[in-house]
Amino acid sequence: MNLTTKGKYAVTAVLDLAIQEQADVSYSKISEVAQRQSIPAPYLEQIFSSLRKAEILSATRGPKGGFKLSRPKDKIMIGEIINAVERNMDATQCSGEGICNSGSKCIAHNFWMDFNDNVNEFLMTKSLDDVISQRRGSVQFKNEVLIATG
Amino acid sequence: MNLTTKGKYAVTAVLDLAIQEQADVSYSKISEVAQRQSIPAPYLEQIFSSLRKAEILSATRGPKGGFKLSRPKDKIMIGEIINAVERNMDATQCSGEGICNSGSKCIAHNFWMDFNDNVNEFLMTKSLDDVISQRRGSVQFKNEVLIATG
DNA sequence: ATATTCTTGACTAAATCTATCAGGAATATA
DNA sequence: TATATTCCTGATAGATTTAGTCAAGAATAT
Repeated sequence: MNLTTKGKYAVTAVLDLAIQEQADVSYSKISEVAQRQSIPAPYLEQIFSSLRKAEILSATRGPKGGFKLSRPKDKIMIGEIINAVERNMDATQCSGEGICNSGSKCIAHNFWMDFNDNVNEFLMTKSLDDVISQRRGSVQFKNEVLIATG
Repeated sequence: MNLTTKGKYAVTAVLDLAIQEQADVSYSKISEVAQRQSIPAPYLEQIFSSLRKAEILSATRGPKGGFKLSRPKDKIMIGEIINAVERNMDATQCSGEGICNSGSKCIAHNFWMDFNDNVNEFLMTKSLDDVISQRRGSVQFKNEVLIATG
């Protein structure tokens, strides 16, 4: 599993756009977002390019141009953002193919599948809106944990 | 966050030892485990060395020597194994220090802390015994998914 | 003694990450 | 139309990390 600077920058930058939207700013320039969030601008260019292709952001060129969210902020999930820019969020050795030990499933295969489910569940149920409104998953998930282990 | 081949090999190899223990084999040689689980033996040497230092495994040298679990298999958690061999399982950019944007918390900081909590909770509540007995998190977590998305 | 097995540390090739850079295309405005 | 602005694309490159090898040594059973 991979969660690198690229994916983290992506989440931060899209959250920035969501906050701008809340303040009635429609388009933000790469350079502005980069400066506000301490992200190298040319790197953010690459990242926004992927996010636009994934239809998470939309862009217009020229003066007054820039990027904005392509959907309402409660309809964009953190997991989508990460999937758009990260290479591999799968925890199995075999990319889920079940060939991790001489063509068959290794003894940890099902465990990693469960782990994948857990991570994806977490990331795919947290919207931009949830994160910036502090209505995060923590409470909900901590209760679940208590029930499961207690 | 980092979850590499090394950590996955570690989990697989320790599960192998747990299964051997169930079959009343006390010590297993590195070469045996390596062959059964398709892990490069010299690499596994490194990995077992870390696991012994973390007091997850114990070892004896010489003929009939090898490695075994240092505790009952329901007292060894998958998360311990991973922490013993992986460099960094923290998802924040700042290793939790809260200095991810010009010395302060970035807007995604708390989210990544929640993510850490979720992952650690998952990994620290699954024992070797849970995994090999198929009493895994799957059912529990898959139900949660249905409720959350359905 | 001897064979066996772990122990330690150094080393390396390949892959990946983290950017940078340059030139081009589209757009707003005067 | 001219110009400045901003995104768009692809190439490139240094640093870091990963994944794995290797060799020499120490402990132990027989």
